[in-house]
Amino acid sequence: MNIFENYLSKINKIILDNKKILKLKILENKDNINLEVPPNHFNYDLSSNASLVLAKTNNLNPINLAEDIKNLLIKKIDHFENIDVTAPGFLNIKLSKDALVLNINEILKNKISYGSKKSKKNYNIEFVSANPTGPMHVGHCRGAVFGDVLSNLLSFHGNKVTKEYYINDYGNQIRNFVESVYLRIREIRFKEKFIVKENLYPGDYIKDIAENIIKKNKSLNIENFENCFEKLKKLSLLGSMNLIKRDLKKLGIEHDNFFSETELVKKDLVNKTVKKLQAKSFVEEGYLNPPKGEIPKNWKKTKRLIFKSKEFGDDTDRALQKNDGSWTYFANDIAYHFDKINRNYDNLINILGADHTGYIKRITAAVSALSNKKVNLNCKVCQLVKLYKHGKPFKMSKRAGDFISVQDLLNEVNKDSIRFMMLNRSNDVELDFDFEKVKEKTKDNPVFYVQYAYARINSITRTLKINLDDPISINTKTFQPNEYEEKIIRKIFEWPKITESAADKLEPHKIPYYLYELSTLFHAYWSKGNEDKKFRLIENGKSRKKDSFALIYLIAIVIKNGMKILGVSLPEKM
RNA sequence: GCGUUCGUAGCUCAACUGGAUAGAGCGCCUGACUUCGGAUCAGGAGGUUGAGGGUUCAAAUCCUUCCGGGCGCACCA
Repeated sequence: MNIFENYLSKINKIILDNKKILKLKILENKDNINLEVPPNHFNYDLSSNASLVLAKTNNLNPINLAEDIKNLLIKKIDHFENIDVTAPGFLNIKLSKDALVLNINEILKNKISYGSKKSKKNYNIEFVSANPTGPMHVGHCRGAVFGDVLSNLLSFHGNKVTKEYYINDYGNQIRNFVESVYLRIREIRFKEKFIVKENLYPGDYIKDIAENIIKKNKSLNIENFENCFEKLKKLSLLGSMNLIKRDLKKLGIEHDNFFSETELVKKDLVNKTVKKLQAKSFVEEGYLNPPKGEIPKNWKKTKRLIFKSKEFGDDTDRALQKNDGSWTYFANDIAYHFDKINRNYDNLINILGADHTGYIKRITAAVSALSNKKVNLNCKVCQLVKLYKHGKPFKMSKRAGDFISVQDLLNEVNKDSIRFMMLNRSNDVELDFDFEKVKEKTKDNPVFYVQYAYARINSITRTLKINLDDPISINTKTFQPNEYEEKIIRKIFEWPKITESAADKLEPHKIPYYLYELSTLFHAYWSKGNEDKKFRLIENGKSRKKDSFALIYLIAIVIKNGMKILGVSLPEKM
């Protein structure tokens, strides 16, 4: 249930049914009519731009038209107690007490499903997909949380969501990784010195993986790298994926499906996919021009298969084959996405790091080509996370081996804070993450602030010896909200709008923002009680006003729903 | 050079994707509470939304030209 949608459809119908009376001829742009939350300083529940949208195209005065619409609405919708027309032609609506009570009781009944809509789409969301050459670092963390919460959000609305991880366990960098493990094993077994070369991974975790392999595979023959490569690759990847899965688990993230690039190659999916593209003549044999600007060192102009991604909005066509005729990373990735398409998802979502921005056009082009533009691939980019501690920035660099890992982070900060803070910014903006701030138990720390609101509510229920699961409702006869409660009610009504737009626009950051604002209203109300007994919720160990308690109950419901989507815990006592 | 993204209060960011007087937090100033209804609350100062031009009843938001920052620009992954 969304009261805005609810009443908007009623308003629309009334306007349509009475277009002659309203002297409306042109209604083409009526979809632009909306029903919104009025700005704070207006004391109304709903606000509509209906007159502004229709006046211009019908050559009418917006104020007069608004007055006409107002009269109709007042007559036809008994939930509207009062409507005022405000310049330049907004309709500001106040709901009747009956309407408030009805809507509130509906929420009290729905509880955990409040804010969700019945959507039935099938989503695949690929996220993290960190290279399996080592543990996760902080940079991965943001995309990981983002993807996970987005999944929660889409599931909350009733969609089916597959959380997927693409393992890039193929190609040169894996070779380098395996070689690094190999050399570490030799170091341990034969006391050979590990010499850091350009492409090798120097990190200590490689030693751990090596040691683990030795422990569990005593008979492994490591005389010759090429001979034991396949076996060692398998073992090394197991080691690094375990590290990654361990980190993910600690962050509260679990994927439904891990898709291996090596498997994809083994199953010959790339050939099949390229053939499919060839059949549609989106592939040609030819030469590519060197990129403009700086020309890469090893540039060679040779004949190869090329995907005509330009036809789908990319800046240039893209190579499917390398110099030696083997497939490029891109070719494999196309095959992977073709596999996703064949698994019949309505929507594909990829969560990428900022360094992959340039990749978006070509992969969406490929998905369009392979699905006849039927399947929509939506790529969301998470910008960098900048770590701070006492105002001093941390450097991260995976190659140097001195990166800040998720594990390091988790040693200092709990999962709840990480999850909340990673989303407390829009994804396309850089994020400053201050180690110290998120540990504070003050208003500076939004995680704490929201949790604390919930804990306070629970201190009431403890005193009253009631349970937040108990059924509760309010009554028109007694219901008399004070100014604080009015604000709270309006905020609560906004919740479905937030979850809906967060899901539609794939912007989960709206949720922490909203929860913070809701908590602010609660804390203000609570503090008023300290100042003025009239505003206290409890008197002599009993509920002072049942209806007031019901409103606090509403806050608990919404905070609970929101934090569940965020995957952040809610202690009842702090 | 090309692509992409961002530019909003001293700082970090929101703004229901075109709505009304652009909102929060931090910091600053003033006040309340004086400890489990605790870790807060109330108020104040602070803005030509990077600059110019355009579209619109209405622009931070759309178009355009600049300026500035990030990321990317392979046959790597």
